[in-house]
Amino acid sequence: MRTDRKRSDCPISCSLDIFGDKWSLLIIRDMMFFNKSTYGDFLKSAEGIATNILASRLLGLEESKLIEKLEHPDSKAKVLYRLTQKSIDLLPIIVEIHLWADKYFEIHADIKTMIKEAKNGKDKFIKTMTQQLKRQIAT
Amino acid sequence: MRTDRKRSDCPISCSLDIFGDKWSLLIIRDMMFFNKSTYGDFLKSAEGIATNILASRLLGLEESKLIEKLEHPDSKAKVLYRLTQKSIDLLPIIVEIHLWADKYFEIHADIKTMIKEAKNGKDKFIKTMTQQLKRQIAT
DNA sequence: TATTATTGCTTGCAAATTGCAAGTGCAAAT
DNA sequence: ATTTGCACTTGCAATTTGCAAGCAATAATA
Repeated sequence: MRTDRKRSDCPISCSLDIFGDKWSLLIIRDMMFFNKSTYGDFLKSAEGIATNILASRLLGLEESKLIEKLEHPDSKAKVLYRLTQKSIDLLPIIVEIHLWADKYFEIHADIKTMIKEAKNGKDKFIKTMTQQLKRQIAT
Repeated sequence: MRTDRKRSDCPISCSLDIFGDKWSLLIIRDMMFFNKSTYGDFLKSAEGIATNILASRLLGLEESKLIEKLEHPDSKAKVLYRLTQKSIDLLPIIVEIHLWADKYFEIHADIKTMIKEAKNGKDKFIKTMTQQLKRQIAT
């Protein structure tokens, strides 16, 4: 992935420099909502990311401090990827994307349940989920 | 721009299929916050989009119904690009991106003012700005 | 202990996308 | 009648993506 200089000082532009692509937020989604944490986990996702692209995205996310690479407790052959406070703070954005998508796409029933919960108590939902995710990274 | 089929049914994935790139949201930003509405306007933005990329993004946004192409009241040589309800509904996402960026980047003073306003009354800010944008597209 | 999986990548290569520069066609101004 | 402005299009090189195969380091199995 290109580790280019930023294109402007605009907050949107700076943000897109970090996660403005088709894959990065899907990896964050997998970690946030589906408890995925290994290279193999991410490869298995429905969208079918290519292995080299996954590697480059994981590197980019690590450089941007959105994820951390740790040794896996189960095995030395595995690598554990973990969210950071910086990526947990993306949750409000990701929730809003869900709400927008809910308005303009057909959403599968089980995800719709979560979206409804987020819609009927957005702040509560974000707060609760944030705390849960923070617990996971409490060293 | 590739008008591919969607990669999965995931709401995040579907959304990224539409605006998951480095440029699309910048065009929406220009229209929302800086009242830009013509091809030439977008070309002038700080990030320096290439003319062919701009053309392909405008086409993509139009196909996704995030913008509409209208005749410009001032001249037949000009084209007027306008937001739609669908893109106005992206405002909450864009606001949250601003808030995230505010936490992790240095933000220029004048934009910081707007961000503060959004932070101290998020719902109000979004509601007011949404109504203002809707007025612009009231036929 | 030797062999076979599993895991997390890397490498090679073709195809697609991006970025840059130049050009084109129509409308408007001079 | 000529020049300028506007919205693109085109050509081409460079970069990025996607697919398939390969590989080194554990870990599991015989």
